Amino acid sequence: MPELPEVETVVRTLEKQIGGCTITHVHVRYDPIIVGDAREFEEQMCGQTFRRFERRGKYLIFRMDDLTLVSHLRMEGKYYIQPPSAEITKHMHVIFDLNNGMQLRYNDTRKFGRMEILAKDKDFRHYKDLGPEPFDKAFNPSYVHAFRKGKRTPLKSLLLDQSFVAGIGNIYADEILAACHLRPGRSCANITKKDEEHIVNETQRILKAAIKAGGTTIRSYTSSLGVTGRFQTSCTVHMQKICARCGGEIKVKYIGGRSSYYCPHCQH
DNA sequence: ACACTGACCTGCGAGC
DNA sequence: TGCTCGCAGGTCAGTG
Repeated sequence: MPELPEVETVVRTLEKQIGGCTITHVHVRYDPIIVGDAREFEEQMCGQTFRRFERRGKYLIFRMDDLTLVSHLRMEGKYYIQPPSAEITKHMHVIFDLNNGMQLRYNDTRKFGRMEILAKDKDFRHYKDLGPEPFDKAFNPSYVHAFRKGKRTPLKSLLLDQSFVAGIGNIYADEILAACHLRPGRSCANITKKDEEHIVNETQRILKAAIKAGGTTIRSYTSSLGVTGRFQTSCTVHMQKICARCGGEIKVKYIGGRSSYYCPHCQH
């Protein structure tokens, strides 16, 4: 499932592949993907050119001539660039015809993803109560301290809270906490100043490494597959059985409505 | 204000 | 073999 590093990779790949392309026709095949009226969406997107590509948290942002298109891939959303002759499968919900003869196709098995048209100059700094970007200087140890003040929520839930920091999902939350030697179920009320520093540093280090790896993986894809949000990461705890550090058994616990993987020996 | 739960979806694997 | 059931996950509305 795409988290910040995957979304970043998708944005950069699409920028290279369809930057400057103009949409000549749009067909929405499953209306609920579109926030607002799907027919109006088709009409408004027609004739628009992909000008700039941005990301905010897990949201993809396409700056067009007269509007901004925001897209969230949720769990399984993927963009493909294919010729019109390629088979349209049952999970391809939005088809954009491009002026270079190709089609941009939005594929989403679970139909969870969403697309929305917003104003051309929409400011995303305060979009949907999203917290700071992990690489922004606003995400620092004293911010972590101020945010967690008065809260007793588990650290896992804190990292998944998009208003705390934008872009972290279930996989990276587990990986960040493993790197910090902190258990996912531990209350955010009783961590130290050192822990706050670790959370910031490890979040940035792990996401940076993942973006680098994501880029590498995407480049190895054949062009016919287009762009996907999928990428193989070398997880130390998530979905693992044995801890890479101590060789002990990895435990799975349901925390904050998510399955959370951790090493009871290395994380306290 | 905070914390937790269920709904949205479909595919897949486990268990019977 | 074929069925049912639970799980996976990001976000948001709803509830306590």
